[in-house]
Amino acid sequence: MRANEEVARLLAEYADLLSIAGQDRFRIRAYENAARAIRGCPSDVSGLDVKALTAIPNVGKAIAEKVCEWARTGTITKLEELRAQVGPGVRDLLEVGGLGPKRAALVHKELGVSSVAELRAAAEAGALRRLTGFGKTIEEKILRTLDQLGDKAGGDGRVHIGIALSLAGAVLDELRQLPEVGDIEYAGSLRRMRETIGDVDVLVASTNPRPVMNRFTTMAMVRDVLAHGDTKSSITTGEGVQVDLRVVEPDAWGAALIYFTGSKAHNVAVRERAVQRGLKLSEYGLFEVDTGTRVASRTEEEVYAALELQWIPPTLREDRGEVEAASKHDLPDVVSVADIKGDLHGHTNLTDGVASLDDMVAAAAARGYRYYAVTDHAPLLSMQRMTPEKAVSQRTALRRVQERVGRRITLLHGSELNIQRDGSVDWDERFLSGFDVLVASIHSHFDLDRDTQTARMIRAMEHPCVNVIGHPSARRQGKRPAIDFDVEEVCRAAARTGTALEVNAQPERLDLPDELVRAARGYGARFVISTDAHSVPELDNMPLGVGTAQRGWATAADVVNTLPLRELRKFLKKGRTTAASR
DNA sequence: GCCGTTTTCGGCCCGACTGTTTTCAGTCG
Repeated sequence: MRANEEVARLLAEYADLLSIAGQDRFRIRAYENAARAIRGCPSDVSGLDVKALTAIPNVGKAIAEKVCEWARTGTITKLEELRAQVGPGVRDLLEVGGLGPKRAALVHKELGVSSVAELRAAAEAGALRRLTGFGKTIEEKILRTLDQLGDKAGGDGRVHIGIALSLAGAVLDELRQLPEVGDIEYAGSLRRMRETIGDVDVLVASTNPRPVMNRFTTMAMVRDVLAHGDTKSSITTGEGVQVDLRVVEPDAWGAALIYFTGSKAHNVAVRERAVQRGLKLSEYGLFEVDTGTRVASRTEEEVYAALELQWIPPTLREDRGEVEAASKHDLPDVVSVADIKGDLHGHTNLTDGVASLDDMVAAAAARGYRYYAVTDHAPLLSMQRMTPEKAVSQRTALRRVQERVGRRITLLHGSELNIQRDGSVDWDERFLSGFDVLVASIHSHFDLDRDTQTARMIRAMEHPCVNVIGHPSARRQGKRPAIDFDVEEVCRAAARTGTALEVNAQPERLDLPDELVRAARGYGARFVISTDAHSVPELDNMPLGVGTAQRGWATAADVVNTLPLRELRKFLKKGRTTAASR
């Protein structure tokens, strides 16, 4: 649903620009709400008229007309005007933690700052602290944030994997229509499921590349054509993402796919192994050095096998020991999407989701899950206005839905609790014992020192009812760095207390990050892979979480939501005083 | 800008925290 994503992004941008322009905050919120509603809308908004669009909650006449204008012309006049008024690059400043619309506008107005790079220069020159409302502390905090985020917030063109994945899907869909296209796959860091993607690489097998290249360079999404050749072409899209297309002969498919999937370091390691055997590996195949004879190239399996290696899943190809493991047939049997039996973290419109309980359950059931947990926010995240009465009433509603859907899927009632500064969570133990599953997450106090943060997380895990620590590092890519905590201590406590660590599949989060999954696994921790879905389409993010877990070498045995229901229930019971309710 | 109706205007999620200020604005979730 690329149109929905695109429209949602434009509306969110509109909201940001309104906020920088100092407009009415309720109007701003209306655009934010509409953006979320459209992102979560199950039908393609580019085909809807004003009447159908206004049927979407939080979309009224004014926004519906903007969406129609976009579908008709590809632009929104009002948005263009606002962009011109606010100034280029100012919106990027919002990505820097500690800078909101007011300070961004002030920095632009007083210092002429229009980019993250200029912001850094201004901060380093000590110019920020002289502005009203700023001070030495804020200036230092901004500098620290910029350092920690590295180039990611600097607009270096890397996008998070969710955006790249949907873009790659659109390219594949379009090229697949051509009769000249045989095998087709995206490769590069996207296939390896890295959390951010520099450019999208697409590989096609074809004996007749020219029509493929012609279609590729004339797709509707193309902004610029950077190169247009017989085997290789590059474009940039309207969003500024570069897409490279490479066409190879069908016979070279496997070798080419290894080559274009990378990583570079992995390829070097594999090629060295070839050299040791008197072989040479390139994108065209594996050849004997002496005779030039091609010994393997058709499939990845064939090429790896000719080098006496197990086939290596793309998510492991980072030169982190996978080649050696593959040579000993000792690769982990990494968890796959098919292993996942249910999703244990998701929201409804009772708090900040956009879909109803009925819709979320139906969508989860349609994905073939054996169990599904509804975990709306708890009261201490006060914006969500949760109450015990609402939670209990949702539980009743859930039981009713359960009766209707029958036994094909088991519904679990849960909540996402808030870990307070001292490690305590919402509600008392007696009330918490009534839930089937509890996720506890950090939503505040990100700047505590390591010891305090570690102690806080451990106390949460020691709670007899807390089953999962949600998005444990609390990072948001390009926005906020991970909190500081002692990974070993936290992971050992997780193992000791029977608390799982979440691998949150939201593309902005992917948290735990892959390297922490790998570390945690070493300390005996177990995981839950969850979408944290706030809408029906977000349930489809599960593969991103699975990919992240794979990058951390996690197997199905490491992941709690691969368990059959009966065993899952044993895990979830933890220290509850009453049996988990049915 | 959206919504709901005790409709056609008035309310819209709210509290904590931080650093600035000297009573509060800005940011965050």
